[in-house]
Formats: sequence, structure tokens, C-alpha cells
Amino acid sequence: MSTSGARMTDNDTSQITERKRGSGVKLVYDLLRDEILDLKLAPGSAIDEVQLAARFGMSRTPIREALVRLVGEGLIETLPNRSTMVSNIDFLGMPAYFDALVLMYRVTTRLAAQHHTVNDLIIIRERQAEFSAAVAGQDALEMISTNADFHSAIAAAGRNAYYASFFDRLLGEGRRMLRLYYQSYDDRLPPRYVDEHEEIIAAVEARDVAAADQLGKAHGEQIVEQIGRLLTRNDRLDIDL
Amino acid sequence: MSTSGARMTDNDTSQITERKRGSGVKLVYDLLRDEILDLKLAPGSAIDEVQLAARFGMSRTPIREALVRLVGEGLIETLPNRSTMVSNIDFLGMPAYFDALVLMYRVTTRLAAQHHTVNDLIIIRERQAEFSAAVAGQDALEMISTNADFHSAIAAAGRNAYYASFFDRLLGEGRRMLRLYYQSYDDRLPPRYVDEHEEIIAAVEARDVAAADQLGKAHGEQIVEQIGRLLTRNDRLDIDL
DNA sequence: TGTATTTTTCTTGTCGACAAAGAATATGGA
DNA sequence: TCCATATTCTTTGTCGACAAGAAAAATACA
Repeated sequence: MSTSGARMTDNDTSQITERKRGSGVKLVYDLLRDEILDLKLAPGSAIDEVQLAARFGMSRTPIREALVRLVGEGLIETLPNRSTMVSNIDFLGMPAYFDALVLMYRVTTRLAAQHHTVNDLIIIRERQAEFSAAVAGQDALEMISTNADFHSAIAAAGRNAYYASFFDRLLGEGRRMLRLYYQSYDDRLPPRYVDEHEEIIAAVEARDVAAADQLGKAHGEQIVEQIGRLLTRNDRLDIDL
Repeated sequence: MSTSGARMTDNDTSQITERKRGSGVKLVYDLLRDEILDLKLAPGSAIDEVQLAARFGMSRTPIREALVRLVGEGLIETLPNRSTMVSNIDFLGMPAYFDALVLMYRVTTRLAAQHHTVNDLIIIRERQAEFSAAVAGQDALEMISTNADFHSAIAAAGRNAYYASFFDRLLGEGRRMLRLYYQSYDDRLPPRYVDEHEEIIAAVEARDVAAADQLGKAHGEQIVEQIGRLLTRNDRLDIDL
């Protein structure tokens, strides 16, 4: 009970009304996923099925199903017969992560330049507007998730479901790292992401594949570089000279 | 290598021996996955939880959990409140699939050339030996799954878990298409895959990144080309002039 | 006092049963 | 005969309960 310290009285989930059959798992899954990705549930913290069941006012069965799904996405880990916990962020695997992330930035932006339709552009611009608003409002959590949504929309315009789903998974994992990043920087806004997004949109609209590729690469590498700076800075703080 | 150990030689009639707690889901998951990927369960065919429960001699709960996992991998689809069925092979999405597959062939082979250890090579050679044996024995199913295992081992040597898991998923989906391919060709053996694998191993061992990239690309494109031939040929048959 | 062993506790894994949601089938009226 | 409505049937979604494993706590023993 010492760990997790999950406050359950503050959130709005306590009002249990008649739920539609089959909607429970999605509810639990979505909420838990968001809480994990927003670091409201700390990596490594324990997850108790009966506690969740009580919190959501349902039996353990649908809770369990949601957890199985999250395990499938790597957001949760289970020790057989023993414990269930939020997956830790794999710092050692970060180079590999960034490698994959940058590649997917490139590939999806490139494909979007090739295959987008007018409707795709409308959706992409909507996402960009949401991201822009979040930046203006200095809402870090919203910034992070709308940023992911923006790139997810780009990927969708690329018309490759395999890349899109893989990219979504990477972006999800990235939300946790970015959250860590902004947390330590006191929720200050990111330097030039909004402008870079605009450039990407322009390249996609112009169907300029080379430019889209290049911008995707630069955008990705810029994020990588910033996170890298964070980590080295944190190292210094930890060593505490 | 597919299913090792206890394979039910008799259909359905499972003498239920005392099962270890928690082993049930994995059993069901592994077996169902293999049956789906080997096309023993036809795409689009219905899946009945009760029937499976009876077949495996266990309650619906663990069955359900295995199904949820398979849904997560896209191998099974569920219509809410109604039916569960094996996912259809998405022929329209095949260009996208091949695009992703070739890219992953390239990336994983390239990374393997960079990061492999001596131990990786041993494992890779084991997989290649198994594949070679399957080809020699003209066992199509074994050929397909050992081929996937070979490339999975290459990916593992690349030390990028994100690429590896994505690649594994693609290879899984590919097993179904390949199975379709060999089925229609009467289980004849593939032309030069064994040799190409040897070339890949040599390039990886020599840490020749450029060659590894090139070979991965060629290997992937060769498969794509063959499947393409199959499809056009099938189209002709379907039209039946 | 320190360690080995038993007991308790706590969480997960599995079960059988029941209710809801559609689909399939039967019934009734024109 | 044909269509609209009611009824049954099948399959899934959810529940509460219980047993198994493993850690924590309690006990026994030197």
C-alpha cells in the first residue's frame, strides 16, 4: 500500500451509472493508457486488479481484459502469479528507440507527401491547430498528446497501416519520455515545434517527397537531441557535484 | 521450430492432464497462433469460445484471454457482442505490407552487421540449418516458419527491440501469405533462398553494412516479386477465359 | 539472538453461472 | 403469399466465488 499512492477520490470516475455492455473494457483501457502515458501512474508502480475493479465499479474480468491489452502494448508487465506493474521506461534502449522513431518520422512523412488526399490535409491541419493551442496555453500534457496526434495523422495520410500502427506505438512510448522531459523543464514550451510542423505540412501538401523526408528527419533528430540534453543534465544533477 | 513438445496427435480429444496454473493461456495462444499462421484456420472462419473451451478442457476465461492477445496482434477480429473470426488477409494492403517488409529486411540486416556478437552468429546459423533442413525435406510449413525464425534471429542480433518486434509481426502476417503461395505451388521448394541466406550471414559476419543492406533489400524484393507473380497468375485463373 | 519452518495473507488464475445483444426462427395479419 | 412483429436461440460480456502461488508474518527451535 506504500507504493502507487493512487488517489482515487479526486477523479471523476466514481460516478457509476448504467454502463453499456462491452463499453467497460474500452473505458478502463483508454483511461489507464492515458494515465500511464501521462505518467500519472509512475513507471514501476503496482497495479491492483481488485482496487481497479472497485474504482470503476465493475468486476475484475473486464479490468483484466484491459490489462491484457496493455501488456500486449508493452505498457504493463506481469510477474506470473505475483504482481502487475506499469512498465519501466527503458533508458538503456533509448538509442534503439530514437533510431526507430527517426526512421518512422522520415518514412511516414515521406509517404504522406506521396499519398495524401485533400481530406487528410484537413485533418492534419486540425491536429496542428490543437497542438498550437496547447502550446499557446502552456498545457504540457495536452501539448504532448496533440503532438503525437499530429504525427499520427501524418502517418495515416501515408496510407500504410503497418507503419502507422508501429509509429503509434512508438509515439505512445515517446509520450512518457516527453512527459519526463517537460516535467523537469517546468512545462516550458518547446522551441520551434509549431513552425517545424508547418513546414512539414507545406512539404506534404506540395508533394515534395525529398523535402518531407528531410524535414521528418530533422524534426525527429531535434527531439532526440533535446532529450539527450535532458539526460546528460540529469546525470549531472544525480551525481551532485 | 513451431510447436515443440506435446503436440496433440489426436484431434480434439484431449486427455486433460493436470495443467499448471497460468500455463493455459500460453498453450491456447501458441497453438491458435500457429494454426492461424499456417492457415489451418482459414481466414474469415468463425471462432467459438465454448468450443475451444471444450477442446482444451478449460473454462472460457483463459480462452478469452488468449483471444484478446490475438486480437491485439491483428490475427483475430471481433464484432462486438456478436462474432469472433480469423482475420482476413488484406490483399489490398499488400503493397503497403511489402513496403514495410522490405524496409525491415534492410534495417534489421544492416543493424545485425553492426551490432552482432559471436553468439548471435551461432544462433543465426542454427536457424539457417533448420531452414535448410526444412527445404531439403520439402516440408512447406516448416520451411515457412523456420525462414521467419531465421530473419527474426537476424533482427535480434541488430539489438533494436522495436524493430525486432515490429519485424516479427510482419513476418507472422507473412507466414500466411507465404503459406498461400506454397500451397498453390504444390509445396515446391523456393529457388535460391538458402543461398541468399548464406550470403546474408557472410555479410553480417564481415560487418559489411552496405552489403547487408543491399542483400536484405534484394532478398525482400525477390519475395515480393514472387508473390506478385502468384497473384497475377491467380487473377488469370479466376477470370477463367 | 538468529535462523529455519510453519502459518497467514494477499494477489492472481480459473471456474461455472447468468444476463444482454443480435441473429434466426416462428407467428400473426393483410 | 408476403411483410411486420414476437419469440426462441446462440454467442458474447460480466459477475461472484474459490483455489493456487508466492511473499510476508509468525512461530519454533538451537
